[in-house]
Amino acid sequence: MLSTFLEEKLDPRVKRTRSLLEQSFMDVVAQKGFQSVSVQDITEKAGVNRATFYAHFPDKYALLDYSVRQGFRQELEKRTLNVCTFSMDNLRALIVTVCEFISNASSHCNPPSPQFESVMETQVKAQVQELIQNWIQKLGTDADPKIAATAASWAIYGLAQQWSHDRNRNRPSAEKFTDQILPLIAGNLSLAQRV
Amino acid sequence: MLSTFLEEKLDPRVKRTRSLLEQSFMDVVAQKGFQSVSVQDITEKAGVNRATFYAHFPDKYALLDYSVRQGFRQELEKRTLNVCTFSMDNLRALIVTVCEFISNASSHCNPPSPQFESVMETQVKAQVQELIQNWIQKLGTDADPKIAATAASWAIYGLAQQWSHDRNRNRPSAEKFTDQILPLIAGNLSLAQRV
DNA sequence: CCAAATCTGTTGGATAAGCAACACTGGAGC
DNA sequence: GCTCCAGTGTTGCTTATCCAACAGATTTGG
Repeated sequence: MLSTFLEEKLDPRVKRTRSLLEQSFMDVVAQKGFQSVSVQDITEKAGVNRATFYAHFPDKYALLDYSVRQGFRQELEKRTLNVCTFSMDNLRALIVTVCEFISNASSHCNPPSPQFESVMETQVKAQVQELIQNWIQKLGTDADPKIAATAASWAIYGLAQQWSHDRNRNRPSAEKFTDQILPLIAGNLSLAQRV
Repeated sequence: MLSTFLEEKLDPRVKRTRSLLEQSFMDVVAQKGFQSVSVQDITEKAGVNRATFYAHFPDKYALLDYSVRQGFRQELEKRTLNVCTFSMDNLRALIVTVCEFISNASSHCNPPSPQFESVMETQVKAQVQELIQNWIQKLGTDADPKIAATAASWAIYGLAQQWSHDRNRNRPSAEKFTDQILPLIAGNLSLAQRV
């Protein structure tokens, strides 16, 4: 369940403040790009005191981390991928989710920033890996969960990124692309032998 | 300017809480109607503590008052009617605003409640009267501002309410109706002699 | 280059919001 | 009638947020 339960029983004020900061952050990054955004911009738009910002995040990079992590987690929860077992359909849904998330996010930050992309990659890969590792462990096959999950998460992210960067006018849809690479990824899951 | 400046320099937390309660109130009233809505319903949906509710409003009737007052005030501000002088166009805009506000609001509360309608009438009439009185005073004519404003505000509200209750399939639009009654109301403003 | 302006983190004290508990009321169902 | 339950206001105490002020870093532009 991807440790979602950690932030369930939180003070309503805390939830509210973080949510306000996150939303404001998204908006203002979409306007000015990540680099040129200041903490003041964020807090001002959010209607939150600047001191309060620092009570939650050390700096804007930490908020970027948090926002990306939350954003992707919510996408997983929307499709209930955080509470399910392995199946081809779920794997397909996961890959499509990654494709669309990358595609939306990178078009959302103007100008695009290496910081932004790096955090995206780290956070998304980590969650995909955790999820897949969970799937494999519950299957109880003889595949090594850690190795298989690592390989799969890297492959998925790499392919999804390449797809999202593809500016070709007849780039396939996320679904079509996913169907194309699905066997390859599925192979990663079953072929990793325990050492 | 209709004493809008009173709530400009307010603690952000207060603004936030009231806004959350107001929004939640609107939503939940639209679902269940005013009578059957409880304070708990409102605070729960708003994510605000019940004790906090009572720190702002004595009961749900006070919140109804506040919401209607704020709602209508915002409509006036949208059209900058709160910071303008008298003109036929502004008077027309004011009447249209009242018509549309009543029409939207009453369709918004299911089932319709006499409490609701009564508060609507009180709050809207009071603000319309204040605004018109202000217009007349700045004109410096020999009309008695208080008398003229009272007559006009009552007439406007009464006509607007009648119009909004009209279920006839060829009921005129708010604009057409306003043009129809505009001379009558304008007469109220100039014909009230000072005693 | 320097100066002015802007942004960053951080602090102490004030204040709003949260929480759990309480006694009370009014209605629903037995 | 009665109990039971759900909602109402209220309270004392805890915690999060606000605010103004600060020194230092970074940027702007003359």
